[in-house]
Amino acid sequence: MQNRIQELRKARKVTQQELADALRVTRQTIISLESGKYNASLTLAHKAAQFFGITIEELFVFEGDENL
Amino acid sequence: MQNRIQELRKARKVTQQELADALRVTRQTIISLESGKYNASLTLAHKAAQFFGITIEELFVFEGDENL
DNA sequence: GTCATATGTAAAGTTCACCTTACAAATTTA
DNA sequence: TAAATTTGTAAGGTGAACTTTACATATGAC
Repeated sequence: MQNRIQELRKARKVTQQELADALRVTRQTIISLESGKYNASLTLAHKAAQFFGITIEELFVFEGDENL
Repeated sequence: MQNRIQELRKARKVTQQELADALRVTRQTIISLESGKYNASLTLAHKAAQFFGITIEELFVFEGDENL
């Protein structure tokens, strides 16, 4: 699943560390999310969406529908 | 985090097993979600929201904001 | 060219989302 | 009331989300 975290973070000139602090996770978690290494939990997805002022559906790309 | 899964499932007269099949998880997962034993993953949250024809934000209750 | 800041990578550990199996209890239906 | 369906509970297992620590590289300021 893709997400727009890096795109939105850079647009707002926020560092990975600042975002990590705001979402109360480690910088590693931000890096892994941005690089697509794994998916956010629902809780983290919600916090991130709130941080950027958009909905979860707007922040994450559920394209194609990964369910058969 | 609360959710409206049980409420919506019953309103549609869908069994736990039918919902589990539709979301491609086990009935145990549905039971655990409905009983608040744990939170859905983002992927499962999305599938469930799609199943009920609503958004993730409408299906899950992020009240109070579980982040300090 | 050095210092600070920002980003990336790697490894090992913890927690939890989800699974499998099995059985018990409640509810519906005949 | 017996049978079938639905729901609940319990226990142990796997993988992934997230952590901690450490180091390496890139970028920009001075």
